[in-house]
Amino acid sequence: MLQSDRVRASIAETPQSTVRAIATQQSPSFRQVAQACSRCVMVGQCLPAGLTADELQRMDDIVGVNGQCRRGHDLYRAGDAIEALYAVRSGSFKSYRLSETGEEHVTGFFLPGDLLGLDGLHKGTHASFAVPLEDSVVCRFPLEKLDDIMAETPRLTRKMTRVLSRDLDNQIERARNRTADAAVSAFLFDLRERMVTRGFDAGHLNLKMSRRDIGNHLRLRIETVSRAFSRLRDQGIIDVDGRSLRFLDPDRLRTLARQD
Amino acid sequence: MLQSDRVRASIAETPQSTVRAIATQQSPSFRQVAQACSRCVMVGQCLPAGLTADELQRMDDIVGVNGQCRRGHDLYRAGDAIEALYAVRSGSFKSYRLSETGEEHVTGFFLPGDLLGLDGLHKGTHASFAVPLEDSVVCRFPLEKLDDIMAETPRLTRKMTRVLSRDLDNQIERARNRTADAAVSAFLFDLRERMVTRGFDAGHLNLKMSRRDIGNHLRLRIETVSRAFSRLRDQGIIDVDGRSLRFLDPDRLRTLARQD
DNA sequence: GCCATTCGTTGATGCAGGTCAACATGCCCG
DNA sequence: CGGGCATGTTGACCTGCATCAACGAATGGC
Repeated sequence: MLQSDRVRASIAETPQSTVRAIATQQSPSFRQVAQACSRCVMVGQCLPAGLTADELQRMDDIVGVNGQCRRGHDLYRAGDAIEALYAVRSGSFKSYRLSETGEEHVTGFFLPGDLLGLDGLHKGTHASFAVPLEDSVVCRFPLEKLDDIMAETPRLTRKMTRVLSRDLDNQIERARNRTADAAVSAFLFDLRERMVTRGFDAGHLNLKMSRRDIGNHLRLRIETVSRAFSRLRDQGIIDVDGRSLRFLDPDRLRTLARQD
Repeated sequence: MLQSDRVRASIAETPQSTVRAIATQQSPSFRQVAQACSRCVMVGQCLPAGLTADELQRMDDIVGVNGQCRRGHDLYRAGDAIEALYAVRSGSFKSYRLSETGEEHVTGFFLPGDLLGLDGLHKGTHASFAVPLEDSVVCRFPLEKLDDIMAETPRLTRKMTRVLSRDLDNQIERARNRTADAAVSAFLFDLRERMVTRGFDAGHLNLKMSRRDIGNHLRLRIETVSRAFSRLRDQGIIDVDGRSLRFLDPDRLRTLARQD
């Protein structure tokens, strides 16, 4: 295949604006750390999951530069040109959008192994803001290099397709019509499942996001979220004290989460 | 690249169940029609958009068999093994899911050029049902063949990535918190934009879906949808009579659609 | 340490949209 | 042509969540 005689198109439409150098685009809170996929405990949950040793080596080469993000400092902002996707290596993030009137809408929470930035690929600019909920580390996948590898690695292409499909599926599933209690139960149950998948303790977790973020994400007011938590506690399904959470009866939580 | 010495994995995880032959999997309402991407008026809106003549020829080869679907007869059902993606060639579809208690949830409406089945790729089984709202024609892209072409056609891979990203972005955007009137306005405005993009008359359209489907999709009751339509009519923004719809003031419709 | 600010909980009240009801229209089919 | 059924509209009332309010506890800056 001849590539040299035509303009290269990347996964995302590259905007005509000047592409800023990687070194200058990061906020001061983004510090470089050298790490590799092959030595990451999250590799099984992440984009490179299922790659051969050879392919993993290629991934190591492109994620050579990673970043430390300080709590509350945007990793990227809606409207920024997308130059890379990010995977959470440690810590956690929320993504959000702003309406024309400046209202915030929390669009998701991201745990280690999750990919950030997928919703902006089709435009070439980020569709959301991403901000760490605690000091976190991300792996940076420059789009151009990802594109190169994918052109030669169908396995990686398929993995990317599946990650996107899964996100789409989850978003659709989340759009179901449910009561406040069901929405909060589903949120907690999902969070638990994701922690378990990643090998964290299933019984207990510390919520990194505020009631406000949870409510915003679920389209509920903070008071409604608080009351839902209290009702779940009163029923002996969870034990909650502020952001410290214990799952007492996951089965009943699941049942509540699934009713319309 | 050596492919022969290892088991081929497709875009979707292929389930262990027997793969049914293409000829037997279609309902009686699915009749074959010979058509080609290169001669399709929707090629600009569809998966092959932007391909070179050579690449388009390859697409022609794999979509050689297309299908006619009769109104109300499922094209595929949630849980079915995914063997292909479908593009709407003419007509329209809705997709829906069933809750554990059998409640229907309408997850989307699809116009010519739209791709059906993307939300099931990660599991290897369809996540939703797809049903034509009128007699329709679809193009069938067998996953295995798509996978083959994508392995050699980075351009198609990128297009697929962008289609998935756009769907994800749209789903997230739809999840905003809005009043009933704003949700209905956004629904109508989006429908209009999609029709215009496809070269249909911008002034008038016939809704193919029922008020029930619209309400279900927007998480509103049918009475609430009806009242929202009436209010938009009373304000002179649309002219609506049953399923016949005329856009009188798209700008105000857009304004209503964008408020929180 | 102290004060300001954010965060979380709970109670009282209000309202957007759900629910129930009545009726009109169109369509299918005998 | 007429009965049955699905669809759509509108009115009256109800309810789940929002809103407003008050307060205690945690957090951060100096």
